[in-house]
Parts: sequence; structure tokens; C-alpha cells
Amino acid sequence: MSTPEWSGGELEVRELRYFVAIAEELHFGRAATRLGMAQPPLSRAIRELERRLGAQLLERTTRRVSLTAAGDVLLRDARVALEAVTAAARRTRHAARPAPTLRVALKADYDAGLLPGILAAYHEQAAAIAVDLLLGGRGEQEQALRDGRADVGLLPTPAEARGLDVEPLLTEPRLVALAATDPLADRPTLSLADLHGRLLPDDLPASSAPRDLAQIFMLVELGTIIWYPPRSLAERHPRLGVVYRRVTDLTPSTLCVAWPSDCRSPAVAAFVRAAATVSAAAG
Amino acid sequence: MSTPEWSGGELEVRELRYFVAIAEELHFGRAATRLGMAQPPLSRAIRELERRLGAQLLERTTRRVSLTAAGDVLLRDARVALEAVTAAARRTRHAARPAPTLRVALKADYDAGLLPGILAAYHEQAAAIAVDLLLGGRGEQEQALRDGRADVGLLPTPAEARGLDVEPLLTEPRLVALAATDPLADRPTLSLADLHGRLLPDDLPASSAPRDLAQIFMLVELGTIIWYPPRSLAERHPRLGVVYRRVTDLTPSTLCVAWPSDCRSPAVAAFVRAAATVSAAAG
DNA sequence: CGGATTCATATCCTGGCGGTATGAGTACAC
DNA sequence: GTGTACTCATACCGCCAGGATATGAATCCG
Repeated sequence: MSTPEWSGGELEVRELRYFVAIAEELHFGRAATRLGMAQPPLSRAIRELERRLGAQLLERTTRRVSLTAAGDVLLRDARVALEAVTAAARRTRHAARPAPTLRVALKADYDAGLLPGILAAYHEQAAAIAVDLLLGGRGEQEQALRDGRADVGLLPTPAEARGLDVEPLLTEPRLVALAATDPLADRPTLSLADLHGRLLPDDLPASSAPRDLAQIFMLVELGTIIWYPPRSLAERHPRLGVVYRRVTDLTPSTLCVAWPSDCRSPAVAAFVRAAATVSAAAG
Repeated sequence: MSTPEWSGGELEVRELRYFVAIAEELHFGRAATRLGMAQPPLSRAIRELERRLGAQLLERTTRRVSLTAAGDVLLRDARVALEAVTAAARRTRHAARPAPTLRVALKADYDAGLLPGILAAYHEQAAAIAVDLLLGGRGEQEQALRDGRADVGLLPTPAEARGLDVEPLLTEPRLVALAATDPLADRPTLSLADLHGRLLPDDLPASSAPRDLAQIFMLVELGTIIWYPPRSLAERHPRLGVVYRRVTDLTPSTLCVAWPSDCRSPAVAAFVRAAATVSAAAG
């Protein structure tokens, strides 16, 4: 049962990149420019791809290009496959370095104070190697783990865990951060209904979205936004002009350790063990 | 941050296939034969791959080939990436068929009797399309889901859920199937300790491993092996010469519905909903 | 020490892939 | 309705990537 439904040649990474570019641009000319090539060979490559798959991927008139159902399927799967290929290259290049490191992806200040303990426990283990910290914003940890830039991650409840193994470490409530001058700041406890309609950091347009804690604090102090940090983060960042209040019905935040599910590296295993140990001791 | 750590060209599917073949054979000549090509171009391709990755993948003397640490990393990741590429092709080809079907992978008799109900509930939904059943042995369901031959699976507690989303449907105890003539058959209840040392179907060498229920039953009746079927399966297969007994400390079996985690097909969603509904009604 | 085995090197050649020039179909202005 | 601009398809050319064959070099074994 090596290859039962064989209906033509082999998919190639180059073709997948071409197709993704066109599917995203829906325009052969622009896609060709983005790929750094001319339009005709691109047209021909897609036609060849369609022939080999026995599937029409794009509806095209001379004025409009659109995806077929099959094209939509390929777009999703091609992105996943390309990600896997680049991850393979990145991980291999890293593994070949004279002294490979354990690359830990995390979001600054979202370690619930566990990081120093975890690192200490990790370094005591035999399988431990040097650690590189990879700081990133919301969601970048998952991306880094999937595309091979990181080996293990420390992150609050991953939304998109596809391809990752996850181990929860610590669950803690989130608070709401308000301007001290906010009318609601007088009340010791709030509910989500009280906060309905308030802007969160993610609600701002990308151009003015805050990129770090200092920017978030400024916007909170001004009353532009409110913010739901985990309790441990709030406790470590007392700040004039900003108050924290409990919110009765706000879902808590769970700090997790995550790693690519096909990973067999002893260093990653050691890190996960260390994290589990420290969280058990803390919990 | 398009491609920060750029250290040479692009990995290609062809090269990954070459590398996997060599890594598995650890012999250039045999790998070349398997790939249907001559040995020299294969050697050159691997050398080029190593140059582009900046990583030595294989230690070779004229008499022995072995994987380096980096090669081991690439072998794992290349397999995953190749699987993703062939899955993309298979799914696209299937989606392009005039009337695509929902391909349900399952293990015969391991549906806990839920399948008819699930199919009925599924077909009542608007998003339902025709169903193809894909029967396979242990572990083949996961494989089929990952490589694009199946869209959704019904399977007992998947061991290797990498890249799959899983929803548990029904947990039920497993029993032990014994020859009626077995001394232990006199006792109403057993423990794992009583059965220590007995052969299970998986313990047999691949050549004589049973491939279906009839073969398993024969071996059980002969006393060659014992077997741990889920209760619902045992109930539907009473059989002369074989008795079922409860085992106090045997882990139960959970029937699950599983699907590729990046899937957005409405037909799959409908099937999962139907399965959840039926299992809730049954539970 | 000689033969067998196996990976590397040298050289040739074909076909795939990209480029340029041009055709053809469609939307839109007026 | 007709011209114009836009965009995808076709035709054709040229280069080099990648495969084949022949041979060399290194190691193991008797």
C-alpha cells in the first residue's frame, strides 16, 4: 500500500509557495512580483500543478481570480506543509550548531514568577544545555514552536495548540486593571457586565496597539482601555494611577509549558520535568 | 521578519525524500535503488543539502553510514513534513472530486455500537454529504487522518494524537477474553496480576499476528493469547469456547472522534456534532 | 597483499524552469 | 458601440539543475 491512488507526479515545495502566493493575492501579476519572478512561468506552474492534482484550483477570467473549493483545501494544507518544511530546516540548522541551545519562547512577565525556579531546577538536570530566551508577543510563542525557532514555550493557555503538546502548570485568576480615576475603581469587586463595552488592548487598531507593558499601563491610566492581567503579573507591577480589581466571572488564566508534539529532545524533556516540579511545589 | 536567519536556499520535497531514504537504509546504493535512481546523483544531492543547511547530516566512511545528531533531527522533521505534503495532495484531489465524500476511518467492531446512531444523526444535518467508511487495523486510523486519506475517525483512545483534535465520546471498561478451559475462567473477577505473563495479540511476531476478530478468537480459544476487548464489543460477540471476565485494575477504553486539527470542513463538523449528540444520549 | 565493497569525483546530456514577446478576453469609460 | 487598459494565456528561447555513466579512492576481509 505504498501509493495506491497515484494520479500523477509529486508535489514540490516551490509549487506550493507559488500557489499560496496566488491564493493570497488572487492576482497572478502581484503574486509573481512577490515571488520575484515573471507572470508567465507562474501561470504555467499553476496549470501544471492543477494537471498533476487533477483538480481545478482557481477560477480565472482575464479580470478576476478566485479559489475553488479544492483550492481552498490546498491553501490550508499547503500552509501547514510549508510550515513543516521550514521548521525542519530551522531545527536541523540549530541542531548542527557547535553548542545547540534550548530555545525557550515566552511572553515577558507572563511566567507567573515561575521562570527563575524552573531554570534553576532545569539546570540541575543531566540533560540540561544552555538556554536562550525568546521573548515575543501574544501568539508568537505558538508560531515559534511550530516553525522551529523555539524548542519549548512558556505561555498562557494557548489558543491554537495544533501540533503542540501542552502541560498546564498553574491556574490563577485574572484581575482587571483600571485607571485610578475610573468610577468603577471605588468598588472592590466587579463583574464582566460592569465592564461591558470597554476597549481591551486587542481591540485597538494594529497601528496603535500597545506593544509592551509600559504602553498598556499608559493607556489604562488614561482610561482608554482596560486590561485583564493574571494576578501574579498585577502583583509584581503595582503602579501609580492604575488600580486592580477582582472580576467575579472572568475566566482564569492557565500558564502552560508547550513543545512540538513530535519532539524527542532530552533537553526539552528536562525542561518540562523542571517546570512540572516547580509548579507542583508552588501549587 | 520574513526570513531572518537565512543561510542558503530552500529545502525541496525531492531532497527530503532522498534524505529519508538514506537515513532509513544507511546505505547510498540501496537507497538509490529504492528511489529508482543511480547512486552518484544521490550522493551529490545529499552533499548539496548539507551545504545549504550548513549541517553535516551523515557520518560516512566508505564502509559505514550513520546519522549525526542533526541528521536525526532532520529525519524526524522530514517525515512529518513529507506527510503534510502528501496529505495536502490527497485532500485536494479528494475535494476536487465531483461529489466529495466524508471519509470516516474506524476499526471494525470498535464503535461501541454507536455508529448507526451517529450516521443517522449526521445525515439529518444540512452540511452532511455521502459517507465512505474506511476500515483499518490498530493505529491505521490516526495514520489515515494525518496523511489525508480520511477526514474524520472513530477510534479507541488514540495513542499518538499529534496533529489531531480529539473529542471523547464514551468510556467503558475492558474485559479479558479467556479460553473457556482456562483455569482462571472459573473465577468471576480477575486482576492484572493474575494475568501476568500471558501473551496479548500485539505480543505475537508480526508474521503470526491476528488480523481480524475471527483469528483473535481462534487464538484465545486455543489458549495461545488472552485479549482485552471493550465491554460493548464482548457483549456483541458471545462465542463458544471463549469466556469474558472482569479485570478489576484494567484501564478502561475511551471511544473518541478525531479529525485533523487544521480542518474546517462543515461535513466534519457535522459528523463531530452528531457523534457528540449520540454519545450524550447514550451516556 | 589482492579482491570486494562502497562512497566520491569527473564528465556529459537532457528536460524542467524561468525569461521575453505577444495574443486574447473582459471590464469600463465616454 | 468602440477604444483602451488590464490581466491571464500562449509561444518560444536559453540556461542550468539534476540524472546517467565511467572511474577513482578508501576500507574491510581473507
